[in-house]
Amino acid sequence: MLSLYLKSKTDICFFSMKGFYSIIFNVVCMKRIYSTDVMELEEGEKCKVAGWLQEVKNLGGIAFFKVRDRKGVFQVVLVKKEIGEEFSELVDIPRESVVEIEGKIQHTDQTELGYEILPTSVKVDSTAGKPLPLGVIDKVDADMDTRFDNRFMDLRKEEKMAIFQVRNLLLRGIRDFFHKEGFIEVNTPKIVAAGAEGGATLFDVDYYGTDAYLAQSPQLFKQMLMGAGLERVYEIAPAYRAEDFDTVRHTSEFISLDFEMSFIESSDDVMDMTSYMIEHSLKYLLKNGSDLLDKLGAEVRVPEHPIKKITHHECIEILEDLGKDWEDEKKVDTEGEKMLGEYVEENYDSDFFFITEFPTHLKKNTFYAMRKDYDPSITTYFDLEYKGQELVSGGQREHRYDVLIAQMDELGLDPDDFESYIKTFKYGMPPHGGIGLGLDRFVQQLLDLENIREAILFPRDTSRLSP
RNA sequence: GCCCUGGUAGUGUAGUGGCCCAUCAUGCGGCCCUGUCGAGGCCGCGACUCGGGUUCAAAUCCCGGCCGGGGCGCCA
Repeated sequence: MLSLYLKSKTDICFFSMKGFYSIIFNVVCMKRIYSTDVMELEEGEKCKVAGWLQEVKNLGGIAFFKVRDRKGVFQVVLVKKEIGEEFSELVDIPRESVVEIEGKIQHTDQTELGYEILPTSVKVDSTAGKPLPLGVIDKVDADMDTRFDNRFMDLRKEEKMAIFQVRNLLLRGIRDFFHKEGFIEVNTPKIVAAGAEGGATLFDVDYYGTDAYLAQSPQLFKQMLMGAGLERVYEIAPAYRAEDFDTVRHTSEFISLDFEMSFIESSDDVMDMTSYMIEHSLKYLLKNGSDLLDKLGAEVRVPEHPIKKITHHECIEILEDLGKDWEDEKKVDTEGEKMLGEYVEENYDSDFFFITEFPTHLKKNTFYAMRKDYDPSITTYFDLEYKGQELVSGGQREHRYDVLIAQMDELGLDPDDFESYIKTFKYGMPPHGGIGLGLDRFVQQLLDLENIREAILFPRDTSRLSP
């Protein structure tokens, strides 16, 4: 009753119900659907699905394919006495090969999904080699290094792919927020002549024979756009830091989410905007990605507005009360951040808090930071902490030309090296401020990932340049 | 940059001087099995990061290289 055909030379297996299919012309008469849509079909309905052959379970007279596409896994049933001699060839297809399968839907309580596909044709698009460099569903773990050496294979795992689906939704929520708030998305150069901060963390670039660098931050460009009158801008783009860090929260290339806004009254306006942005993007994620968050076992808590603000000075006092010792200067260090994160969680039931009024000497490289008029030893700068880790830095910028030049002098910076930037401040600059947020860190903390590299498709660090 | 720590089959591991031509799992190969869901049964395959040293004897101890993991400073 079944007639079977095989084009073995072209690596294509093809068999069909008599009269149903044209082998000679290889007619494809059905549109592919996703695994998750198959269950909507009627008993006996024809469908075409495609994906990676995750697993072959051969029981002798009957075999099962587990085929994965980007939405899930479906099962294909192969009955030997119906398929005939091609059976042995089909069950021999290496796992992780890409296959296209046409067949009929069959509802059954004999499988967990409640439905399966009886194939009328199986086509192998691409045969996977053996052994796999990394198992997709193997019952053994793999080291991070092995996984990132084979990232394409690693990302086939449902729980790894889900991280980037969450990241996508988070980004959409962020863009949705900025759109509603009247910000425009901009792009600034990543090859630059000077850095916004110290020179030690700059990557060198040979720019047609001239020394250039990869941008550490879009900071100076954002400010120039304030001078241009765009008033509200944001950018989501890579930033580069050539620091010799080897931690779970640093990479050499990261995605920086920056916004800048004009006509603010104080840094409180910037903190409010940051706070609303976090709130909106997390709500957007919860609304559209709850299934993904469940899959990842992540519980997302949206902060109540306004997010708690604690001055740097108060942080020191709290840490002293908690019994912290400092060897040198009293400031919020990595240990202090973690302690404060727990303190805020316990006392204010929040994952987020601002550290405000950073002392000027702790922001010494930040020549563009505005200081408090009543006490120049304190800046308007703040950090936003998320689960005990720094996520955001920002504040009000110094928009007064004379003051800005004086602050550059203090640091020994030559304004002539920043000519095109400085010029902006001479011809009408509104009061303004903004932030930089580490997007990869946001995803890391959101999903409680142990290492920031998990939140990046192809991470760059001190030792990894490939893939 | 400083400190700690690791490198054993394709993958993940056990093994602190002789009991190791190296354990277990997974994978791969072969055979059996018509309802698997981490299928099961039987058989097989496959590894000590590199170089030097100590020792009668080194996966194991020492030195160096290469490659990882973590912490700190710093930072997003």
